[in-house]
Amino acid sequence: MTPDTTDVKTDRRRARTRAALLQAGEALFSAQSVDAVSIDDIVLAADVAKGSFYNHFADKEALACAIAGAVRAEAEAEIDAANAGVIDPARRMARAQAVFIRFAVRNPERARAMVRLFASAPLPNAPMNRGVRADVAAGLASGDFRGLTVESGVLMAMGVATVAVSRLLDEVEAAPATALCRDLIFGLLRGLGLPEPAARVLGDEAVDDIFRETH
Amino acid sequence: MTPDTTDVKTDRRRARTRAALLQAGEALFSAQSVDAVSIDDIVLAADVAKGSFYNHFADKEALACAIAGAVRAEAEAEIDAANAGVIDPARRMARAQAVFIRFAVRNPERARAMVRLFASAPLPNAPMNRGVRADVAAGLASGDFRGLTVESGVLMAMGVATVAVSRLLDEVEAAPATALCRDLIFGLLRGLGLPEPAARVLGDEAVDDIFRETH
DNA sequence: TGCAATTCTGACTGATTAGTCCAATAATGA
DNA sequence: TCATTATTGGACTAATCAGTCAGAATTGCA
Repeated sequence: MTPDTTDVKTDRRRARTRAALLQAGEALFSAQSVDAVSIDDIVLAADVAKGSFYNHFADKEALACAIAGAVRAEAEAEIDAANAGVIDPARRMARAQAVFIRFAVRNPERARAMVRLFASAPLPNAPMNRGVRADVAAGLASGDFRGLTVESGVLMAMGVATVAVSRLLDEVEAAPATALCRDLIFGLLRGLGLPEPAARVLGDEAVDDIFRETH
Repeated sequence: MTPDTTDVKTDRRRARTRAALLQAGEALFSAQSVDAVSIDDIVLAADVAKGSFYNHFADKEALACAIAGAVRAEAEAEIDAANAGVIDPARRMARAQAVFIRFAVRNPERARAMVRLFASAPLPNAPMNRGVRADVAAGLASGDFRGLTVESGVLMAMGVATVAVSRLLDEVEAAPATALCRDLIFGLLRGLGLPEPAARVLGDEAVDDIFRETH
């Protein structure tokens, strides 16, 4: 009766199955729309029976949400890690952009799935953008950023990040990611009102630092 | 035999059914993904028989492409009309952004469909962005824009436009479109390197002019 | 009015799908 | 070792869907 005895150690079987479903969904959603992927496709790719799918998720949408949440959490964690201890709002902004782009370049499949799954409910004030909003607000308060509302600043940052990722996921990547990244972060910071030399320096610093970090 | 005799005046019946299908598809695609809309849904909404659908389009994708093309052409035409005779690249850019946003605000359904249908094959060098690219290149050549590549400039412009439209289609429109529009165009021009006072003036001018034009 | 050309119609088919259900299975605790 | 429990697997069903086709309807023309 005590569900604890079973729940506590019960199963890593369950966790394994769930992970397989998430991974299969990630791979499939990176290539096709949610509606175009059938649950049969998913369980086939995950090497799991159909009944098991419904044991973990109510339907396809639930799986898609779980995947979107997981990917977003992963990207968010990387950003938070890179910005731990960084106080200057403009520098935080630059680093966040660089990390986000790096994430997409390093995990193109996950990023593709993220883009697709956010196409449904994308921009508003998703938890992921709380950080962006806070940095924009702080930058405006400190005077680093000037001349626009928090709302507009957030939108610009999101627009640049979105467009950068979409561009870098278009395999036609003649341009190296870092060069584009430098330019876009520079342009974003300048657009937010940072003086030009500082915008260039912070953008380059962030790209150099973030893209060289672990490797 | 002479196909002309029939083709020339033959049918506005055909045109009517085609238009009905396009309109129905527009309405449905503005609310649901392409895969989520069935051909039965479309012919029901268009009040047309299923056979007629295949008389005009090979499949659902063909309809979606036709719709995307039509909407894009309409937006493009408005931009071209607003920029006829305007030479200054920065001013052209500002006006194009304002017109694009105005188009989305005035035709939310069409805009929603456009956003959804471009989510598939969005950014690269679609014909629509030729104009943007030309203006960015001209601005860089004239020295109005500074410090970044054409590619980056185009991406920034597209990012701002995309994010603005997405934001304004989120019915939670606490902010009036024009205020957001002013801010975003200002931020974009400043990001592209235009001196700050000019960016502000051009943005405000464009918004005032475009949003008051016909009404 | 009647003929010819073409589009429209909607019932039909074969295939696919989401979701159900219960017997087989594996893990745990005593 | 054995009983208990939850997970798993995959066959099954009912519904939906894309695409077809032969006849009806409409239009242009003589």
